[in-house]
Amino acid sequence: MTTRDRIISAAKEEFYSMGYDAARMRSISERAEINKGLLHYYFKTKEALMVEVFQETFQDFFRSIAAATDHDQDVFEMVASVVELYMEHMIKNPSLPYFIINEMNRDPERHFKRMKKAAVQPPFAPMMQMIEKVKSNGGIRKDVDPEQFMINLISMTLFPFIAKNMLTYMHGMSDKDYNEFLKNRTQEITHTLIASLKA
Amino acid sequence: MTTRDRIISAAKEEFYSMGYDAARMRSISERAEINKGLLHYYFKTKEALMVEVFQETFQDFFRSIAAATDHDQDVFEMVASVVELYMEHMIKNPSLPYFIINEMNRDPERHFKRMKKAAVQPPFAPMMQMIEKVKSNGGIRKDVDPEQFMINLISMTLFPFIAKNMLTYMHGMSDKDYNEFLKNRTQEITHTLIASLKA
DNA sequence: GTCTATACTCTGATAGAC
DNA sequence: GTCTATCAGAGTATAGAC
Repeated sequence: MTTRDRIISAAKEEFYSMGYDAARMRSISERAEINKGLLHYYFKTKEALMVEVFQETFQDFFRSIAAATDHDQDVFEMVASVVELYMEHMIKNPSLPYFIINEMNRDPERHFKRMKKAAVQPPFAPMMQMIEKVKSNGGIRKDVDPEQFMINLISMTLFPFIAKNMLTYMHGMSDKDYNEFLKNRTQEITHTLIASLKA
Repeated sequence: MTTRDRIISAAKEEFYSMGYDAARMRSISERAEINKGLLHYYFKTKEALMVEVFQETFQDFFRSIAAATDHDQDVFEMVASVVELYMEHMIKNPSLPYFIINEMNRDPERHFKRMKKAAVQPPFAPMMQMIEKVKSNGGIRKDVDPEQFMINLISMTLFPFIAKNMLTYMHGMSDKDYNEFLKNRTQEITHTLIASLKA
């Protein structure tokens, strides 16, 4: 593992858990077990380091999600596999949604430009195209809006991770309760989405 | 309007739009049209000011939402009025969900304690009790989980406001598109939730 | 209560030796 | 490439006059 790799890895830990503003270059250098001087040698500014971390994170996310729609399946199976893969990825990386949304809110312009340049595209198109196709076939409700549907999907999937603290407080959940809740979540979301397609 | 009121009001603007870490005491004092010294005379620390702002915000939110469940209606009507009131409140205060979640993530312990002390309770109970009741009456699916249902509701309602920047990028929306999307959102969420209760 | 001036601390970034 | 030492700026908080 090169020094640069160790820095990126340390920066991910720090940025994911603290957010950009609360993250400290000092803390990142300690995590990477180097000194601040060397950190600035590799990345001239904190912002430059974040840009790198953000881009890597986002690309990994999109890549790992893409597999959900790359094989033959009907619309209901596709919904199930997209939700399942999203949930799996989030359970493995629970701080991801909050991190991404935070960054997008902090500096939308910068990240938009970078992502466009790298042609980073969200893997939503296959799901939405499938909805359109089946709609015209009469397989689902005639007035389904693919965009609203897609946003329902990601809302229900990501929100419990973004708002973990709020949810556990409001519903008086223990950590065990929360994990149990997550375990049932895939099934719940899939069911809700499919019901909304049918009637 | 007293000086204290002007400070609170200015602090809300600043904290809502910037978040705690990026908010500046200097900027708050300018918004309130006083100087920094006086600001610290009223609120000894930035943290103390935030505690006050957070508590007021949360209580206003809960109070304004409570009206959705305080009159006679069947379960489907109740779902519709809860979603409608939530959406109205969010459209009026679009930065609210992001602000609350940010704070909850920044310092859960502190806010939990404060809210418990003030007996701030989320207005979820009536909705969830209604679900339980109708479930035993056979009016809806037997295996609906009220907690999952409630979280579906707030996920779909709050997420578009938390993730506005992400959504507009991913779906290539203009501001006009986004507003159009929001206008249809109440109907969409209500439909989805009711479909999930029935089948 | 309100203001001006200032102390103190933290942090990102740089300079320069090895 | 890696380290030590240091700067410059920003930001919260305080002291003290009015």
